[in-house]
Amino acid sequence: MKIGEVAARCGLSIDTIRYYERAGLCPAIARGADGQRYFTPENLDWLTLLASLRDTGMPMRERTRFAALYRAGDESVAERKEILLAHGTALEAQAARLARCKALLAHKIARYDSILSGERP
Amino acid sequence: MKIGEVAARCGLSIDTIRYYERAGLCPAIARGADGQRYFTPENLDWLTLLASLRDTGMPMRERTRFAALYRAGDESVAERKEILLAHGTALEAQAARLARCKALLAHKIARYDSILSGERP
DNA sequence: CTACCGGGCTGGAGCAGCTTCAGGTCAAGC
DNA sequence: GCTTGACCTGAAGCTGCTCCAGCCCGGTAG
Repeated sequence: MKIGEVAARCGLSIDTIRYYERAGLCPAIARGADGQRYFTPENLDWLTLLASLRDTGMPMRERTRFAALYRAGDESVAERKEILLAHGTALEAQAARLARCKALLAHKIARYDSILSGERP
Repeated sequence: MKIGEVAARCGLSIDTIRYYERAGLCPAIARGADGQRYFTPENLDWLTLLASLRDTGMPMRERTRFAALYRAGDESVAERKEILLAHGTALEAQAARLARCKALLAHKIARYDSILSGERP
C-alpha cells in the first residue's frame, strides 16, 4: 500500500504520516526500489490506532512513549495495556466534558431563543 | 473578580485569558486604578463558555467569529445560535469518535490479554 | 518604617504538532 | 515523448498557547 491510500484509510494526512515516521512514532516503513514507502497492513493498523488516539486527545508525549513500547515488541505488551486502559479513563473524562458542553449549549440556546421571541425583560 | 479567581473558575489559564483579551476573543476587560483587570460575572460567564467550546474542539477561527458576534450585541443572537447549534452537531461527531476509539481500545486490550495469557498462535 | 510576599502587569521569546512549500524523481497513459 | 499525478526531501511557516524576565502594588510582620 502506498502513502496516499494509507492516509485515506487511517485518517492522518500524508504529511502527518511522514512526520510521524521521522519523529519515530511509527516503525520505519519499508521502501521500494523507487524510494517510495510501501506500507504493510500492520503499518496501516498501527497508524489507524495512532490516529484514533490523537483524535481523542492523547498527547504527543504519551503517543511517543506508546510507540517506543510498540517497537520494543511483545515484551512491552503489559505496559502498553496500561496505557490504553489509562486512555480509556481519559475518554470517560472527555465524554463528561462533552456532556457538560452540551448542557451549556442547550442553556445558552434557550436564552437566545427567549431573546429572539420578544425582547426579554 | 481578579484574573486569578476567574482562571480558577472558568478553566482557562491566566495567560490564556490575557491572550484571549489581546486576540479579541473577549470584550476589553475593565481595569482598576491599579491597572489590574476586574472581571464582571458576565465576563466570567463568557470565558467559561469559551473554555467549554475550546475544550470540545471548536477551532480558533470559529471562536473568533463567535466572539465578534458577541461584541456586536443582541443583533447577532440569531447567528450565534446557529453557531452553537452547529457546534452541537460537532459534539455528536466527537462523541462518535470517542465511541469508536473506545471500541478500538477494547479490541486492542483483548488482543494484548490473549498475548499475556499464554503466547497466542 | 522598612522588608518582604503574593498576585498582578507587559512585551517578547519559546514550543508542540502539524502544514505548506519549493524543487525534484519516477511510472504510466495518451 | 510528453504530460499528469503521486511520491520524495529539507526547510520554513503557522497556530494557540505557555513561559519568562523584569517591574509595580497592597498588605502584613517585625
